[in-house]
Amino acid sequence: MRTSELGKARIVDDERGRGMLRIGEVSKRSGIGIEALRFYEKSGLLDKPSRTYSGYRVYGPEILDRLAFIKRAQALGFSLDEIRRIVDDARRGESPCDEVREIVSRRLEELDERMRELRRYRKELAETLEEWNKVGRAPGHICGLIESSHVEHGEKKGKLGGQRSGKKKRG
Amino acid sequence: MRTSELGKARIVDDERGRGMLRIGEVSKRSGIGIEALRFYEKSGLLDKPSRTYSGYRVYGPEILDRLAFIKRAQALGFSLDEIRRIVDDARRGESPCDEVREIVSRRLEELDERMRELRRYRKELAETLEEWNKVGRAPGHICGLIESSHVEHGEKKGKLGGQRSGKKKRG
DNA sequence: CTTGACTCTGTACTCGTCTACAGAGTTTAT
DNA sequence: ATAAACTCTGTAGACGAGTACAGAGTCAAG
Repeated sequence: MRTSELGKARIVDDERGRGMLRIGEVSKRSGIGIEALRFYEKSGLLDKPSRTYSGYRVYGPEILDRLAFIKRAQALGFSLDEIRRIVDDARRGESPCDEVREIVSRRLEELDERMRELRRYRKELAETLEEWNKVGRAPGHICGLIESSHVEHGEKKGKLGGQRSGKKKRG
Repeated sequence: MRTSELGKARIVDDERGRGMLRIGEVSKRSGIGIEALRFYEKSGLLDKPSRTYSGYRVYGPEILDRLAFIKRAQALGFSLDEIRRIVDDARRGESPCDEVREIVSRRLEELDERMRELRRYRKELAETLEEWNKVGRAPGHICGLIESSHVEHGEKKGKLGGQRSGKKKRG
């Protein structure tokens, strides 16, 4: 694999060296769309990859681990922003683990709080539904089902019903 | 309260009749921002209110119930779109309760699924954290904490960590 | 009559995570 | 040599639930 350093971007002559991949292949193997890969790069989640002379991105096989890392972290509830901070630390040679640990701890607390809310919320819903089955509809209202519920509705800081925004992954 | 019908919008001369409110007052009492009120109106959640001769919106006191209804429904996890459908039904004289009941049932199922996911997720996080405390960091990786976790990360259809997008309510 | 608070419309922007497209250049297979 | 498939950059759009602002008009108090 002959390479030549040129300022910042490594330019790779032979991309069939050892498992070198172009973006489409990376996309197929990782299950992450090409556009998303470029988006990750732009937002600093991925290092700028080497390029062929003609400008094509060329990735080493380790990109797949990195992407798996990202997906895993996402699945664990990290935002891309948090993941970026972690990756930045790693790039600077600092162990990001302290930061990760902090984030995870915070996430755990949030999670517990969220689950408490969800449980309350579920109880409300179920009770309301049941109650409605007994009572029937109250006239003069939009719907007794909702009006008769006793859910707290002043704060809304936790917004329970979110993320139903219907975003299907490709595939 | 003298009113005169003029096409569609009722024009109200005397807005100090019985508890008639202008938008700022409604905003203050309901805790919903003025812009949001206009946004609700535009999206069909609120009836077009009467206007003064000079074009100011004038609401009767029942608006507060309607807004409480909306907030309650939101707190129950209904999207504005769903709420609009419900309110539409009510406006057409149909009982929206069947629809509401359907939505609530569906929401309950989703909720159970989500809570299952959250529980799995919490378990992962907690175990991972603990494991990391024992093991220390693995060299050559970004962070063993995440890399050693076994969370499913192929599907992502449920996206567990969502809605932390930091949108504080005014107040 | 002026000042300040309120309201109007309409448009643009926010947040996060992408997706889609246009128009051009490159590589690969036939 | 040519066509298909791939890649590039850059910009725009999607989603949900609003917020922010500009520029104009209106209302109440001093």
